[in-house]
Amino acid sequence: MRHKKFPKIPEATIKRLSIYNRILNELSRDGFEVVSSARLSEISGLNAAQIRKDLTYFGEFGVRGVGYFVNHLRDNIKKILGINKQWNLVIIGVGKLGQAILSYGNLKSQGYNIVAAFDIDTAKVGSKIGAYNTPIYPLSKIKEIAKKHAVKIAILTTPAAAAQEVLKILEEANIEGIINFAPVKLNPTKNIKISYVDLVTEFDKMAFKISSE
Amino acid sequence: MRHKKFPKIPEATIKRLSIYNRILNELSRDGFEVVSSARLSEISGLNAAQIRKDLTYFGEFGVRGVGYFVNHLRDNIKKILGINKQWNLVIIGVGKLGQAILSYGNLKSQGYNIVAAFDIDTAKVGSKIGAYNTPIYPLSKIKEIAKKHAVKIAILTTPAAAAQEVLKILEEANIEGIINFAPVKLNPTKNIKISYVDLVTEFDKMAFKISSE
DNA sequence: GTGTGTGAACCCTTTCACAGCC
DNA sequence: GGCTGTGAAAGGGTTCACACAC
Repeated sequence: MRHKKFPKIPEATIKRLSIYNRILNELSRDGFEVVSSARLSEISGLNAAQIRKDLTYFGEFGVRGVGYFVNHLRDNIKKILGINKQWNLVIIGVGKLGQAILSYGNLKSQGYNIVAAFDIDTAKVGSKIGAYNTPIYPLSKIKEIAKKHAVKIAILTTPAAAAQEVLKILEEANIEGIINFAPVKLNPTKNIKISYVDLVTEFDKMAFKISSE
Repeated sequence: MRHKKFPKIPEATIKRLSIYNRILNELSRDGFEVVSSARLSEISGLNAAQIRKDLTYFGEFGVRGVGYFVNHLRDNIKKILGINKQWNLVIIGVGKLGQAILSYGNLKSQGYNIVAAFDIDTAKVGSKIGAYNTPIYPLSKIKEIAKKHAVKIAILTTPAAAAQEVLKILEEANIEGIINFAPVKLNPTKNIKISYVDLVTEFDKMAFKISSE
């Protein structure tokens, strides 16, 4: 494994960088050239000191007494996150959730291109789907297509029961990261990064908050 | 505001309770009657001491030398989370993401019923949509329908630009919690709970992890 | 004066290690 | 003997408060 570029950055800081990027895009679009951490705090609801600390993990992007130059900061954050370029992705599982993600404009506009979808349903294979006419292939084609498009990230939207098996196939295709929407813990054998998105969990948290007050 | 039932429980603990509930459902389905924190740790990937500590925030559910009775623990967790009953929800915004959520079986099976959908698109209003034939109404009907079905939680899947305005309507309809999929900070005027689900953020985090190693 | 950068303090969460109970 | 329950320790993340630069 190669050496990490940034040692000991809180996970939460990365999530916030993504939020700063979105806000800076909006500020840039609206013609603002400079922004202070206090203003970013108002917009994001985050603590101003935290914003400054987050940014200084990666360098000194601000000017004392002035603030941050919107485009300059935005460009730097994109570089830090690694989103100053296009990413090619694949998605496994073309159920309702998969279809929604395939048509989700916010991903496309942020440079995430889903170049291929995969499903075991032979009725779906061969057709194109979603707002961007993504072709659907059988699972057996993953390795070939991932290689062809230099795909590093896969989106997993199969039923839970199928997820662990798909993981094996993704490992064979040398995928480096998985965004897993299936509600199961995946047990990788290789060094593959897995992030979990569990919608039911969000609803349960809300149910608790409302019930417990 | 009423007094909180459980003081000072970490957010993360609630999220894990939701995960324990899912795992216990599976164990129960598979015929297991007893489970240890060590076994739960294997299944979930979480630390066994943490599991035990999470549970003891709410009582003593285990038996020393034995473990936890699966059904008993599951039933208690459901009560704690407030999911030992059905929840009626509404969804605002019937785009692709809204449609995916409307057809998402895992919500239904966990007791979350989306009783009505709302959209400004007059072409959609009046029809039924998704795997459970949910009726679509105009936004003006929210207050009436929320009251009729005792709806406390709303799912927000409008474009970002519309979200803040919809918030006002939801506050007027006395909604208590919002699961917000729109990538904007909402500024409530009432005491309403808002949870944010931002998909792009998940992808950015993955891009960072892969880029930075 | 204004707003960033940052060590130190604070706070919260996780993990350890073992006493206590079946 | 085995596994839970839990105080104590460790670890991380957030916030404070102010020195510093424009």
